[in-house]
Amino acid sequence: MLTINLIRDQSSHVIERLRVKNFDATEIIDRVLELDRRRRELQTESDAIQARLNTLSREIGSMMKDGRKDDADEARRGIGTMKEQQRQLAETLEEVSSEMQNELIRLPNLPHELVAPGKSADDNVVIRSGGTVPDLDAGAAPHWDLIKKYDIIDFDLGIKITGAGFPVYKGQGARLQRALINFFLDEGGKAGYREIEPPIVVNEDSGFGTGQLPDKEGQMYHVGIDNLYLIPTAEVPITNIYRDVILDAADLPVRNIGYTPCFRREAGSWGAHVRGLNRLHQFDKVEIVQIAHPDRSYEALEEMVKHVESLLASLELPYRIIRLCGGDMSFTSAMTYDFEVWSAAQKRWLEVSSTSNFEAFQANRLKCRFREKGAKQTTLCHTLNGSALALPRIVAALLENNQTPEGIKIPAALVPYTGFGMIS
RNA sequence: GGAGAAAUGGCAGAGUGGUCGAUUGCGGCGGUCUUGAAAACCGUUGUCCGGGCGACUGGACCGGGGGUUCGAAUCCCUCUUUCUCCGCCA
Repeated sequence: MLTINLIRDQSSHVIERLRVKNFDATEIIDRVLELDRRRRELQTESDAIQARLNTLSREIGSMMKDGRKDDADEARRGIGTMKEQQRQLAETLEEVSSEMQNELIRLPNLPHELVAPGKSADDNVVIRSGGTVPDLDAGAAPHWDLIKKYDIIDFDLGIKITGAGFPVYKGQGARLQRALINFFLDEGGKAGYREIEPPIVVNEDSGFGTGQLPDKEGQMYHVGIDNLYLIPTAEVPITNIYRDVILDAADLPVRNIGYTPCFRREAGSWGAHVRGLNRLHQFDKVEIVQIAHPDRSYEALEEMVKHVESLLASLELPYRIIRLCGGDMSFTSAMTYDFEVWSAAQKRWLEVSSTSNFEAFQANRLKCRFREKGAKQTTLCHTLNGSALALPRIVAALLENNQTPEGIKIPAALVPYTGFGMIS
C-alpha cells in the first residue's frame, strides 16, 4: 500500500510512474485526495467536540468533589446532543477513512526508475545469462518420462492420496529433495542469512500483512474451521515476523532464510505447459527475506540476485536473469528479477526464482519501521524477498539436462548432500 | 475438550469510576562529577492520527471488539492469548 503522504505530496509523480505498469491511477487518486481532505476535516471537527466533552467531564468531576451537585446537573444539560453529534461525526469519519483505505489498496506499487515500460513478458530485459545449454540426443526425454523410468516421483500416487498436483517423491527422488533443501539452506547460512522454521499455516492478519488478502484469497488453501490459510510461500510467515515492529537502524539489514512447503490452489490456471513438475499445488521452496534500510535496499537486492545466481551456477544449470518490465511485474513490487533455467527436453526457460524489492509498499501494510539512532521519528523499512530456490523446476531441469545412458548425473556440489552421484 | 486465574509502557510491577498516558524500579538516552570508567546525583524516555511556518497544540491507544456513564486501565458483554488443575497426545 502506498502511503497517503506520498499521494498527497506527489500525486502527479505517482500517476506518471504507474503508467509504466500500464495502470491509470488518475481516478483513484482524485478520489483518495478528496477522501483524505474530508477525513482530515471530519477529524478536526470531531476532535474539537471531543475536547469540549473532555473538559466538561473534568469540570463535572471537580464539581462533584466539591459537593456542588446542582452545578454538576446544570453542566450535564446539553451533553447528550453533543455526544450524539460526536457519535455521528465519528461514524462518518470511520466510513470516509475505510473508503479511502479501500481506494488506497487498489493502487499498485510504483516501479523503480530502471524498470522498462512494457505490456508483457516479451518486453522483459535479459540482464545476463550463464551456464552451458546441453547438447542432448534426439531422443532426450522430458522429466515426466524420466521420473517414471527411475521411479522417483509418483503423480498417480499423489492423486490417490490427495489429488492432482500433489506428487509423492520416492527413494532417490525424495533424497534429492532433501539434498536440495539442505544445500540451499546451508548456502544461505554462509551468505549471512539466519535460518527460520516458521508455521506453514497463518492467520488473516498475516495474510493481509503481506498482501495475499483480501485480493488473492482464492489462491490460498483455507482451513475454514480455524480460519487459517496454508502459506503460498515462506515470505508470508517470515515477513510477518516484522509486522508491527520498530527496529533500530543498526539492526538493518535483517537477513532471514527459511524452507517451507508451499501451497497454491492455482485455480483455473491448468492447461498446456503445466505438465509434470512445472506447476504444482504443493511444492518445496527455500525463501530469502531481507528487511533493509531505504537507502540501501537496492544494494540488498543486488546481493540477493548474486546469491541466487551463485546457487544456479553451483548446480551447473544454464540460466538467465531477467528484469521484469512494468507490465509483467507484480502488484506489490518496485523491481523484480526473475531467474530462469533451461529445460533441455521441454526446450524452454522455466522460472525458478523471483526476487523483488517491495520498497516501503509492503512495510506500510505491515507497519514495519525503524528508527535512526537518537531520532524521534520512525521510518518505514524496505522489504525484499526471493526464492533461493523453488525446487520442482530445478529438479525438472536437472533431470532433463543431466540425463545420460547410465542415469541422471548429480552436480558435484550436490553429491555431498545426496550421497549418490547418479540417479539410476 | 472441561474448570479456574490473568493480560498495563522495552522489561518488571502499582493502579477497582474523576487532571491516569498512567506511581515506582530496572533498562535506554542526555548531563554533572572523574584523567577515563564505575558509582552517585539531576534531567529525559511509547505509538498513531489531526491543526500550526514554528514555539506549540487537539484527539486516540492500558490484549482485540462492543457496551454502561457527564467521565472507564478500573464496571458489563464478547473474542483472543497466557498460566494452573483435569482429560487426551507426537
